[in-house]
Amino acid sequence: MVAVKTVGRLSIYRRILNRLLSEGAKNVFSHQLAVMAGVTPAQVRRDIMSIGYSGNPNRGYGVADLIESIGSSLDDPEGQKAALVGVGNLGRAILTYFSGRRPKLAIVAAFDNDHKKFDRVIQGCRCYALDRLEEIVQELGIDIGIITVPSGEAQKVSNALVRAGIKGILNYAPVRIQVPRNIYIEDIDMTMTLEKVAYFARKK
Amino acid sequence: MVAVKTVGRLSIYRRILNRLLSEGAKNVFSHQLAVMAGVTPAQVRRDIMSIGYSGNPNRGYGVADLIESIGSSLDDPEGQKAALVGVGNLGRAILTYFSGRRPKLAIVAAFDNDHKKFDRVIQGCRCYALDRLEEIVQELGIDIGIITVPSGEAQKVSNALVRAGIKGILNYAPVRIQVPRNIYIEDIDMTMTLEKVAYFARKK
DNA sequence: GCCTGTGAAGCTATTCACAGCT
DNA sequence: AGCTGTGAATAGCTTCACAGGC
Repeated sequence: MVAVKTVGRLSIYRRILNRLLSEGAKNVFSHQLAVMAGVTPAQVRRDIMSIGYSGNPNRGYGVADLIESIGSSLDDPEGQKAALVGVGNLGRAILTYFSGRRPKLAIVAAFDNDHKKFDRVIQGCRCYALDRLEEIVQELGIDIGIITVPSGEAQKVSNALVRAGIKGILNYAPVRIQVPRNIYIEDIDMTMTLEKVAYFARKK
Repeated sequence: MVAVKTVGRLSIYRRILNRLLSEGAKNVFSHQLAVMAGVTPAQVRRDIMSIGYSGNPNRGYGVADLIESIGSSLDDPEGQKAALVGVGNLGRAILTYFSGRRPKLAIVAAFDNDHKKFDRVIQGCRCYALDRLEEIVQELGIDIGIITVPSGEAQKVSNALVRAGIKGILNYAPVRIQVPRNIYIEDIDMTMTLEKVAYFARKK
């Protein structure tokens, strides 16, 4: 199993590589990827090593092959499905950002408790009533939940997701959610991050 | 100067403490804060130590005092101002999330190049034409920029922010931006994070 | 000559574990 | 008895530096 931080960087490399591919690049050196990803060349080589891919000392890494190789490490060959809970501005932003971006990973259902949103299709993703969450998550075989509801509802939504059998949660609500240890959870705390930037903008 | 990760956690502790304060709590132990923040008690104590605050072995930490102490480490006494560039769904979500949350840190201007948005006030924040960015950032004394424009425009926007004298950038566009070394930059890469969750949802 | 792959070194961050206090 | 504060130990992550290959 690849380390958490390495997975993050591999995802970034892949995005860069896809752009390079579309620009017609055949090969790339670790120092070039490093600049584009904002890391050191040694870091790039280590990360690529960790998925067992090998470059060529003369030509660097094959762009297409490396994309392929990252895919076979990161992606589920069957594809994975995510559900988004909370169709506010942030939820819609995520649906827009993400729609059709990655073939092996799609947000296939959205949930909200505002009945004006029910059955509407936003960015190719249908919106359901929140109380149908467990039913639909199981029916569609979804295993990732994205929480974009207000803080006060986050734990309740998380519990429902876990009951429905989800395995990973991406939480945008600014509270720590308690989940069983076998669930992977990642928090994106936008307020905290802005405060961090403010602090270092001052101190640097 | 406090370490990057510590600043992040202090911001989280503060949010928890504010909630505790509003619930009438007077004191709190490191192990209680630890559970609520999702870290270890030793971590909490180290972080608090790093800002020079001291608790009491009998009563733990004073809630109000600790909030005060975190504030005097993290906040600029004069207050700091931020500008948001790109008033799409994500931009609006951030304005909503953040409006009036922290007295010492406010988003005071938004920029977009859609003229239908000019002069509209969104969550108490006025929207200006993108080409007035440098002028207004300087006029208002803004020193933090939040980038929520599409990838293709992010570097250009970042350059304008830097020219205008900004000191820190929070970047939501999924590209690494090149900035001078004296600018602090933090990236929030939502696609990358979702891919991380997807990976560990599978592997755990 | 300039690259990759990688053992070893170096750093940073976290946790242990316990003295000291109340 | 149960907490905080903290030196020391540990774990995790990144970079160095160089052998080996083209």
